[in-house]
Amino acid sequence: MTAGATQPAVRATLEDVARAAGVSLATVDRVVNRREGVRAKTVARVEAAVAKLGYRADVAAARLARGHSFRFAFVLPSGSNSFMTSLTEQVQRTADWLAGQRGFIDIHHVDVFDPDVLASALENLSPAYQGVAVIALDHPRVRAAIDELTARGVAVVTLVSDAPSSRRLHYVGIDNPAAGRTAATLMGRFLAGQGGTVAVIAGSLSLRDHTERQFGFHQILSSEYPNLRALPVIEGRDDSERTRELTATLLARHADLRGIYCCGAGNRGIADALEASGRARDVVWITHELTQYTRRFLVRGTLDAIINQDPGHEARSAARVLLAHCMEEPISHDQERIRIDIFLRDNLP
Amino acid sequence: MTAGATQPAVRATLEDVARAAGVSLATVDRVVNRREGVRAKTVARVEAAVAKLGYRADVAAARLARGHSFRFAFVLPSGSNSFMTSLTEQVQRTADWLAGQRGFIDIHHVDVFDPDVLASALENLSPAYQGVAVIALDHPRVRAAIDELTARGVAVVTLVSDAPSSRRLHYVGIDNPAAGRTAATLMGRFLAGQGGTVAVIAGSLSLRDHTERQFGFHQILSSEYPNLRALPVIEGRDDSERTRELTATLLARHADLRGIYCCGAGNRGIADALEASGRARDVVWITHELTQYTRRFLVRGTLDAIINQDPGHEARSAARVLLAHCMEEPISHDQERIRIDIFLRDNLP
DNA sequence: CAATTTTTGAGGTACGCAACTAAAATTCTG
DNA sequence: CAGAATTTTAGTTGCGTACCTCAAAAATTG
Repeated sequence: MTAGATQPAVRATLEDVARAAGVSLATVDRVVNRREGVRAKTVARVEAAVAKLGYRADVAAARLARGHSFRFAFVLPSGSNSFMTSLTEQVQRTADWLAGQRGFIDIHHVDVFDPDVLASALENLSPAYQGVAVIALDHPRVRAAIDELTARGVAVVTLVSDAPSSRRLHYVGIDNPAAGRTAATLMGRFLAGQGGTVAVIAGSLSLRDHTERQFGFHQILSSEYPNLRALPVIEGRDDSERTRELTATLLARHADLRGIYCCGAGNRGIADALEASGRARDVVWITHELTQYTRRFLVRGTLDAIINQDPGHEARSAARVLLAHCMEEPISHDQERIRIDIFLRDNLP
Repeated sequence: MTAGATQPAVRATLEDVARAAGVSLATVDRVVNRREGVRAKTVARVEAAVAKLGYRADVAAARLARGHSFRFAFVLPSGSNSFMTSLTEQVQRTADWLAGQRGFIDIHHVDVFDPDVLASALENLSPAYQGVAVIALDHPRVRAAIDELTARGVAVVTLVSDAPSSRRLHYVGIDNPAAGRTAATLMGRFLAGQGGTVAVIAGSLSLRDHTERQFGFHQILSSEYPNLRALPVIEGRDDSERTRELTATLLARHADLRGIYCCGAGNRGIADALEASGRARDVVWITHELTQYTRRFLVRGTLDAIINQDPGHEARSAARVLLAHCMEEPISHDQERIRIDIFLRDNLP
C-alpha cells in the first residue's frame, strides 16, 4: 500500500505563515491579497513560507470577513413548456442553495421570444444586480441590451440559447449544431441500409437554437446518409395540437416516411399522430429534452432517442459562473461544460 | 414583466431573529439547531420570527464557528489504465478544492483487484479518517472490512465498482447492467436487419461491473435482437496486447462477425486488430470509457459508440457525499446520480 | 544631513455563528 | 413556604480572515 501525499492534520493559518516568515500578519495579508507596498525580497520570503506550510485561505473565514453579498437576476420565459418549467424549478432550487452563500436570485418571467420585450426587460433591470442569466435571443436589440449591461459592469451569462456576438461573459448551454449532428447520426444509423424520407419539425426557425440544430442535422444527413431524403423543415411553433396536425399530414402524404426529427417542443402532438397512424414502430422518431412526456414515449417505444440538456446542471452552472466572476475566482471549464446527453430507453435516469 | 419573489436586500442574522423574538442569541441558537432546553412557547415564538424574517444560516459563518475539519481516504488502484489515471487526477483536483473547505483527502494506491490486499488496506486505514471512498470488490473479506469501518462510524462510499451487500453509505457510479443494456440497444439498432455474430470482450468476469455489463448486454440482445448471435464472453484481462490477439483470432474465425462489445479496457488492442483486418467499417464496435485513445478511434470511425462515466463527476460526487454526511447535511440525489453517457462522434465533449 | 517617501509592524474591529458558562426563572419536594 | 433541583435564558468568547489606522523603521532623495 502506497500512501499518497499526506496533508497536514490541521491547516496552517495566516498567523502560522507570519511566524514562519518572520513578518507581521499585516504583511502576509498584503502579499497574499496582492496589495502593494511590500518589497520584493519580503514578498519572496512570505511566498516561500506559504509554499512550505501549504497555506490555503479558509474560504469560510474569507467570505465571512469580506461580507460581500450578490444579487443575480434570472430572466426566464413566461410561457412554459415542460423543459422551461423544469428549468425554472431548478433555478429555484439553485436559489435556495445560493441563499446560504450570500447569493440572492430573483426570477423574472418575460416573453423571451419577443426581442423588444426581452430587450426592455434587460434594460429596465434594477442596477442592484451584479449578474444576470438570460435565455437570449440573437437579435440586435437584445445584443445591445446585453452589451450595455456588460459595459455597466454587470456579468451576463446566456442560458440555453446564446447571443454569440454579444459581449456576454459566458454561454451556459449545449452546442446546438453538434446536437443536430448527433440526432442525424442516430437517425442515419438506426435507418442503416433503408431508403426513404425524413421530416424535420422545428418550433420556429427564428429561434437560433432550433435553426442550428436543423442545420447540423441536415449537414450530416446529406453528407453521410444519401439514402435518406430530408423534407423541408416544418414549423410547429412548439404547440402540440398544431404539431399533431402537421405530423398527421406528413404521415398521410409520405408513405415512405421513415424518420422524424423534432428539434423543438410539441412532442405530445407527434406521439398522438404517430400512434394513431399505426406506424409508430416503423418510423424512427428522435426529439429533444427529457420530460415526463418524452420519457413515457421513449419507454413505450414510440420515441427512439432523446437528445437532452440537463436543466439542473444548467441552472447550477449559471449560478456558479456568476458567483465565481463576482468573487474573481477562476471557473472549472470541465465542470461547466453542458453535455449533449443521449437517452435511450435503457439509460434513462 | 413579472418579478419573482424578491428576497430581502441583506439577509437577517441570528441577532435580528433574537431581537424580533424578544429572546437572547443563545435561545435562538438552540431552537435553530434543535437542541433541547427551550419551552414550547418560546420555540414557537422564535420559529415565527425565523419565518417572518426569512432567516437562513450563513454557511460560511457556521463552518468557521464549528471549526470542524474532515479527513477522507480515497483508495484507488495502483495499476492504471487510462480511466483510472484520469480518475486519480480528478480526485487530486477535488482534493485541492476541498482543502479550502477544511477537508483533506489522502489518496492511497493499492491493488484493488486482490480482495485480500484491498481488505487489509481498508482494515489498516488510520482511525483519523471520517470517511473513505473505495473502488470496491464484491468479496466477503472486502465486505467485512467495509462493514467494520461503517460500524466504527466511518462513512464509506463505493466508487465506480460497488459492494451492494455491504453496509456502505452510498454508491457513486453507474448502473452497470443498464450500461450493458444500452450498449446492446445501440448494437442491435446499428445492425438493424442484419444477421451475424457479436463478440463480447470483458476484462475479467470476476469483476462485478464487467459481469453486470455483459449480463445486461446479453439480456437485451437475446430478447430484442434474435437476428444477432452472441459468442461466448472472452476475457482480455484489460491488457491491450492480449486483447489484440483475441480480437484478431475472432475476426479470423468468424467471417460473419458484425459487432464487438468491449465492457472493459484493452481498447488499443481491439483497434489494432480491427484496423489491420480491414473490416473496421463493417464491424460495429462499442466500448466503455472516453479516453484519449477511445476518442481517437471514435473520431476515426473505427469505434462506433462509447458508453462513459464521468470520472470528474464521480470524484466530486464522492467528496460531496462524504462531506455532507459528516456535516449531517442532506444530499441532492439528482446531482449525485452518475449518468450513463453515450458518446458518438458528434457529441464528444 | 535633513526631508521625504516607501515599507513594515502592531493592533484593532467586524463578519455570523456555535458552544460554553453562569445566572435567572420555574418547578418540585418535604 | 423555604430550599433544592431543574429548566430556561443571557452573556461571552473564539473561529480565520479582511481591512483599517497609526506609528515606527528603512530606504531614497535633494
